[in-house]
Amino acid sequence: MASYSSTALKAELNERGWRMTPQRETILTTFQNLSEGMHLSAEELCELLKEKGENISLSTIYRNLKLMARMGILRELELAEGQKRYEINQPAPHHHHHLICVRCNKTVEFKNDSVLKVGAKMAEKSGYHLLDCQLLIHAVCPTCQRSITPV
Amino acid sequence: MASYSSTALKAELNERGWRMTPQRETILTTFQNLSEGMHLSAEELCELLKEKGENISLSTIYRNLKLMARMGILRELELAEGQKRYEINQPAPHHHHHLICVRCNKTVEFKNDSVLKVGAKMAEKSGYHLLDCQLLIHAVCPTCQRSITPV
DNA sequence: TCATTATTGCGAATGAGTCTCAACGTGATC
DNA sequence: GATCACGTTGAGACTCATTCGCAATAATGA
Repeated sequence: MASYSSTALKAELNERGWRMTPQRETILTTFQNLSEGMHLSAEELCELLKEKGENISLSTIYRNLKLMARMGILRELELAEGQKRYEINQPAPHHHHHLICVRCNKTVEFKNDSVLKVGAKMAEKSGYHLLDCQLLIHAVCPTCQRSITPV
Repeated sequence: MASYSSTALKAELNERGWRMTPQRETILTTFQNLSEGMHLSAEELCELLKEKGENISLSTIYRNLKLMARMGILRELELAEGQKRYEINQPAPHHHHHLICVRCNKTVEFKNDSVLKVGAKMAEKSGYHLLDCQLLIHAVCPTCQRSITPV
């Protein structure tokens, strides 16, 4: 857990002329304490925090999810149509990919270091600074293959 | 080109109780005639067809892009924030992945068969019917790394 | 402690994508 | 090849995730 401390976040923010805020710390630690493979949409995060008595406005949540994804702290996932979900971006042993049923959105997570290596090599080769690398597999799950309901 | 004929599309549609329409044929052949690595959003496709004198309503375009993606004929890509783009889904020698700058959206395409194999194997192992397999790399391009503009 | 200015929260605005429904056209049947 | 059932289209209204604008607030560096 906690592969990225709030102290490190503060340092990185300040380095770029930005500021650490209680809201940012709350968001970071919330994602760090999520169980592995768990991800949240902006709305869900807002609800979760409300339940814990820590209200953060939806605008602020949207702004910071985007910011932290662009810093490489969070991964932005599109597992279901119509809304983005976020999870903490973890290094090699915990890093994983997603296999998604396009009909029912059932998702299987899997790990594969060779894919991660391909991604890292490709980014380096092109002079890009790597933030996230995800193999996204769209498919039809066994249940949906059997169902009559088409597409 | 034309890895998927409109006759084959008609057959597959009819098999499921659906119908071939001139609009569907137009959309399919438009994507087939696009140069490699070119992709279109719904709006762009609508404009392109309008220029060619073939008007298809935006609703119909949205409906069919989604349908054809779920049939595995098109790939759905999210290369820039806020809108989906589509390209023809081609097999092994033409199949490719994307490296994207999260700041300026500059995109590099690359091929890697081993990644495709990992995807196919994972889908099979879980009993899923594979539709598309894309390695999505989010990164910061050399130009944006140098620019002052943050995140 | 103070000044600067990034950040927050609220509500309004945006816009990609979906829905509704009447008119139309495809494909199966005879 | 005429008919019928029903899937599809087009137009516009609508949805809702996300962004924007702005005044109030609060981190940071001096």
